[in-house]
Amino acid sequence: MTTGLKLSNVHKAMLGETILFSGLNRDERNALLACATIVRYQMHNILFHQGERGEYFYCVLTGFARLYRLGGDNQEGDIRICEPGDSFAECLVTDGGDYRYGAQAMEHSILARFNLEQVRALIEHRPHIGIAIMRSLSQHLLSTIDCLASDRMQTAPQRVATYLLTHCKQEGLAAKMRLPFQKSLLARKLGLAPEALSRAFSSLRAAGVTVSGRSIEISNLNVLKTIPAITSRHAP
Amino acid sequence: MTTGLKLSNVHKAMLGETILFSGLNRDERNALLACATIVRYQMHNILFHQGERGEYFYCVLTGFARLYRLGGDNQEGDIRICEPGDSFAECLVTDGGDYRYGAQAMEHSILARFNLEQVRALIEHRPHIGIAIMRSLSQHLLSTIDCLASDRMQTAPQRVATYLLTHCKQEGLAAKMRLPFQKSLLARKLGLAPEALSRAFSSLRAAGVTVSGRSIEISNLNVLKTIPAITSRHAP
DNA sequence: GCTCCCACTTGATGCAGATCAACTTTCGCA
DNA sequence: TGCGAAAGTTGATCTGCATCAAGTGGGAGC
Repeated sequence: MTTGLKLSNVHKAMLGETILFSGLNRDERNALLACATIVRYQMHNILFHQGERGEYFYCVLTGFARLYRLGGDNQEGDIRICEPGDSFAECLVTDGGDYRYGAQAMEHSILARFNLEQVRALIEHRPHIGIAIMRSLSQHLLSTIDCLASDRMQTAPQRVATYLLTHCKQEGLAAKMRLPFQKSLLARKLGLAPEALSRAFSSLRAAGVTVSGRSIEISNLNVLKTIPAITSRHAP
Repeated sequence: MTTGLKLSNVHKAMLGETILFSGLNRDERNALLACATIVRYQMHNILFHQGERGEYFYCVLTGFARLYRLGGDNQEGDIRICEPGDSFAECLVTDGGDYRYGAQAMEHSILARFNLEQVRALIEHRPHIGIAIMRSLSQHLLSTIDCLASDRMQTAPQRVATYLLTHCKQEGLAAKMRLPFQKSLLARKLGLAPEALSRAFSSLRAAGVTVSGRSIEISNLNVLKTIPAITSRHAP
């Protein structure tokens, strides 16, 4: 890990595009940027451990960060895969406390790291910065709810179909996309074993989904939209 | 449903105990209370539907509210069971939009209902009220993460054991508790079918858990704490 | 172009929990 | 107190996914 570098203008520009900085004026942005430094991690480096004292929250600029919970048996359960633009651990801004999950870089990654204490002081008199963080928290809550709901209601092929539908580039009736990361990471994101993801992809072949490495082609989006019905329990 | 009543002093006192109102001074509390009215619902009444335009967020005073997502097949997946003191749908404060889940009263329930627009206007110049909502959002995010992690890592008996350990009243090595609601609602909360909850309870009998209606007795808390290990995949 | 390694795939098996069905208990209410 | 409906339990079966194990393929490096 490379620690505590100053933000370049490129980094500032990248942060400007994130949800966290949306709705802030120039002055507010600068105030929030002043709480941040840049850190870099190699593949598989740990950013922080679950239970550690929380000192920073993070925003991914490049690469990916995996958030995970520890269970008994030394098992780990993935909570979320953070992509460029995503922030995490802002939930500690209000009350501090320990990190409630671990975070690990899943590629060579560059992140902005915000000092919790400083941000906490900032929002005392800067309502818009607080609102920006609320917006970010709200979205994480909603996407975690999405995740929970799909875990509880959808089968593996349904979850994969949903992922494809929400991430592919449409081209008429067809579509294509390139996975931004390894399939094993997608499997973690969807709460599946890698084998289950592989089987889900092969079951989607019948729905016109062609997979080759990270490249995926979908012959007919409408067919893919029916997967939830086809695979569902009470199919005709 | 009974709609739009003024808050009595009792209601105000109850709200004062909630996380939402923690850390607010008298003036801020009154400002937030001014956005609220009291509503009552009968068992099984719908508070709002998923997809409906969001107009209010809620705080449970008495009774229980069930939040759920719609899936294909007319199935519903439970997201969260809200108890007295819990608030929900505050995630719409920042940006508005539609309710992302449905809400239903699971008993005769009394709730405070906050006008989103009014609260949105309030936090523009009242950082502490914004921070109070952030605190509430942070806690919901963390508890939803708990839920997701336990869905992904724990078996039914493990989840029940965890619920008991976090809700019982300790009495030396033993403990007891009374379920605040029907078992079928607990099953929903834990993401289980009612039958699975029933079987989980009977498997916990071996660990000294005695269930009689809503009354539960635990003969030895330390034994219950080992359930996660006993039931785990790689048991000896 | 060849090879090694790692990601991925495929097959076989086992288990947790959903579902369906039948039965028992509890509780609301007259 | 007793009735009826709802809630909960128990058993049998089925399904989806994890796990283990053995292959296959493709990209980085020589």
